[in-house]
Amino acid sequence: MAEAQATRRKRANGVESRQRILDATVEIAGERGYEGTSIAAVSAKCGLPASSIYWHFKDKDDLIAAVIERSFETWLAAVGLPGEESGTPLERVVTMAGNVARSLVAAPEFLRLGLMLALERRPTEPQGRTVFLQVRGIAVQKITAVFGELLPELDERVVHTLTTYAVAGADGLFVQREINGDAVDLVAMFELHARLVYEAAVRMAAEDGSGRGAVG
Amino acid sequence: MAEAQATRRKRANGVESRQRILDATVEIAGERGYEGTSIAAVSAKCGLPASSIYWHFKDKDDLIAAVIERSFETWLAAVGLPGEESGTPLERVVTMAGNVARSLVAAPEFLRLGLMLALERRPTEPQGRTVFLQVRGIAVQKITAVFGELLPELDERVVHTLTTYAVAGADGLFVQREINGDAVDLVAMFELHARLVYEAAVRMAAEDGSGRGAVG
DNA sequence: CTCCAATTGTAGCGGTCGATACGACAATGG
DNA sequence: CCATTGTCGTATCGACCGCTACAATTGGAG
Repeated sequence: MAEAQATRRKRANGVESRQRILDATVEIAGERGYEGTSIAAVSAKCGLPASSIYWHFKDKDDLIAAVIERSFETWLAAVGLPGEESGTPLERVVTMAGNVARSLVAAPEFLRLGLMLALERRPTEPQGRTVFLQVRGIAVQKITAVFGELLPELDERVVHTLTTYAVAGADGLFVQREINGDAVDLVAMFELHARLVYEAAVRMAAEDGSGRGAVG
Repeated sequence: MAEAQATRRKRANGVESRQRILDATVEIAGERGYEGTSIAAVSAKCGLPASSIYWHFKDKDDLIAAVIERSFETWLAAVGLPGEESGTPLERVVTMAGNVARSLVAAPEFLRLGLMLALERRPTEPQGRTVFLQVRGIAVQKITAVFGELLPELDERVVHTLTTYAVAGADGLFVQREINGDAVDLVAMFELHARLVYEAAVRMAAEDGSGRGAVG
């Protein structure tokens, strides 16, 4: 067991090849989008022939979907476990937002490629788009859970609105950074966003039951 | 003037053909992105041969750029002139946000295609991406001007932060609607966004000079 | 009617696309 | 040592890509 994996040196090391292919694909797909990702370009970048790519993946669609899946896991690892943040609820929310921002700076491929796929509207939807929307849905549910936990008196509909707004802010700020580069301090903007959303949620919770759900 | 335009009935009406080509292109490009927009597909959709497309436009890049430009003008027309909204500054800001939201629902092609191009990072940047970022810069400057006009005591750096945040919210909410469809009430979300940003701006203006720029 | 310019139609160029067939070869189990 | 299995290299396939050449057709100007 000590040398079970090390014996495969030169060839037939499919695991590493699979990673090399995914590495090359995530780079090219993040640059050029779905259609712009050609098998030949991936092959040139990872140094493996096209036949190897088609041995590891069923077709191009499957390759892109696998890229989305792996980049999501990479991003999840970068976010880290929520941990037991200390302090006031506001401080904890701000800390969580900062962590998400840092993870998006460290591993932006997932959201960049995912948003590119999400904005497309093909007649036959690529599998990668479906995968992205699924894992994105998981993240949305987690945010919803945070709202329900921190402010249990909030109406379900209000929680949905707040979640939509929180996710939209994250997406939009990420896009801003992709466009303007390092000029955008993503961590600071995420923390600001968290503060504004949290304060709005607190006000909505206080107003709840008085007949109106609007803020202001 | 009764038959000035009607004389050109069957052929050689290049103006309408150009519009037909642009109509077909904006539809396909909004579905499939830059690389996915093939001349053959545009030709099939608009009913004109490829040679006509290349008579009206230099190449594919020029065609996409022209689409961006025209869809921007269409969107600007949908937004309408700012007009002299009445009421409090908050009410005016909320009204403006609602108008922008309605225009994005009526003419989403501009922002959808623009964001798709903006997220791409090709070695050689498409002309359409440059055009989008330019006209987007115009819109950003207008928002900056609104902040400076409504709250002149705000620091320039704070205005920049608020503008970034406001635009990010708009982008993100638009993306949410593109993903979730009519389940997202874009007008309501934009109005909520406007309220939160405006209130944050007012608080920042009040805190300005007291040493800290943070909110909360 | 003749001529010109604008526009469309037909045909095809070289190149790249996604995908496959098939053999070479390394490692493993027997 | 041999057969099997997993993986890579070579060589292609037909389809489609962006793009162009060039003739045909049209409407308007003279």
